[in-house]
Amino acid sequence: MPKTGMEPIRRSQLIQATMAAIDEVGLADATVLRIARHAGVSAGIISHYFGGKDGLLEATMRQILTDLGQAVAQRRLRLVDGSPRDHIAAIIDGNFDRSQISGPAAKTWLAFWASSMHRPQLQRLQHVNDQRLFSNLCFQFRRLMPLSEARDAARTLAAMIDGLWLRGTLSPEGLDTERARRLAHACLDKLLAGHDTSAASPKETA
Amino acid sequence: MPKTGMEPIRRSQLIQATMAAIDEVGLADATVLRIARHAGVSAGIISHYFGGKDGLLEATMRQILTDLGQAVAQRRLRLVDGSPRDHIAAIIDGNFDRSQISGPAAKTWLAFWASSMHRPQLQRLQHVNDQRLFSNLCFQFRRLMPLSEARDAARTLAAMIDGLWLRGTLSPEGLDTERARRLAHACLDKLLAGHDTSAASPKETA
DNA sequence: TTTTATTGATTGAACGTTCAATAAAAAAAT
DNA sequence: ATTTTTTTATTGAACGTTCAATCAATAAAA
Repeated sequence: MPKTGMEPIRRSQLIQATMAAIDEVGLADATVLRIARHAGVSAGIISHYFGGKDGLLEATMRQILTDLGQAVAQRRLRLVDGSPRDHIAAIIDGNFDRSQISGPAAKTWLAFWASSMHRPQLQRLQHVNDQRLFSNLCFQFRRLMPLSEARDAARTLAAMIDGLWLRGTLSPEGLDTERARRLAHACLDKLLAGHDTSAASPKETA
Repeated sequence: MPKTGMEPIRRSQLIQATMAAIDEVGLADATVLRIARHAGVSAGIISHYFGGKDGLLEATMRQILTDLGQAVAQRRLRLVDGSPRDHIAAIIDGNFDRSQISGPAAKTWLAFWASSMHRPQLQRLQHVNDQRLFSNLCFQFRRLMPLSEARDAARTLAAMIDGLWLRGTLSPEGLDTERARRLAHACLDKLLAGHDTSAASPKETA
């Protein structure tokens, strides 16, 4: 089988297999053997491409953060000169793309959140990502209100997004993406009330 | 050492030790040996009092849920005939008492959230608790607005509480309880705007 | 023939559980 | 009051299992 240039293929396969295994049995029972079987390869290959299980887990978290970043960036590219409201709306919608990547990604997020409290490497990744969300939100709010108010608005909306996402993920019924987006946008409307030049967005981005 | 009536003492010690161990090294590395050492007893005693490690973990989650329930109930007892706003404010403050129980409890919450996705027993406990928070909020909002609006308001505030709590816990700086409460109360004000009989609460419960 | 890719049996460490042994306290008997 | 017996509480070594990592062997491609 050994063809040249397998590395990027195997890396991608194993990262996907990791999320699938976490989705199935949780991080605690996601053994290298189970992950390898999901990818259709042997267990030893993980150490070969990632240096060990920890390397694979870190790469998986990186992938998830990258996916989220791209989901947001992609929606904001359409808005070359959009209003602050439009940009914030795009950030909201991008964040709920995590549910398209859905089941496996959701449980993997949650598992990494818990792990990051005790693994400095993961904590660093997680914190950089949080800061990026907050900074982006803050920058847009800042165009409409004083800094201290903008910061509180950003903190509020960031908490709203993560909270809706968390509760949806934990719920046995799963995340209702449409409802979550609707509530987040309603929260945004309330935060912008009185600061907005235009009225509430004429048509939802639904 | 064997005095009679050690059972409740040991159970409580071991539950506390479990949270301390999770705080130190995370759920994945919270072995029975480490937990037992924290409590100053031998490892075998865990199986004796809890039937095994799983039993201890379930008892620990039960304890955390009980503590939260009591923190909320305690604050609401003072309000024999309070306004909906007062009751909701008490629910908010009670939820942020989880930070008084502080570091160990915070990391334990997060660990159990992640675990509950794959352990039916924990998921059941977690879901009952979520439903209780939602129902309590919904009931109070219902006194001021139509049911469908009340439901959305409850969902919004519940997400806000959990989101603030989650982001605070994950943050390297830790949860800023005062700020979290302030933002949650501000969110409540916005949700009640137009539905409230009285104006925003005259003095903060700070 | 050399390089690249992969396997899977092996190894050593770590884990949760068990259980015979132990010892202190309580109860009973003297 | 003292001794003996029973009960309750606890220990820690031993056991079987499971895991991640290693590496010599292998086989396809270059």
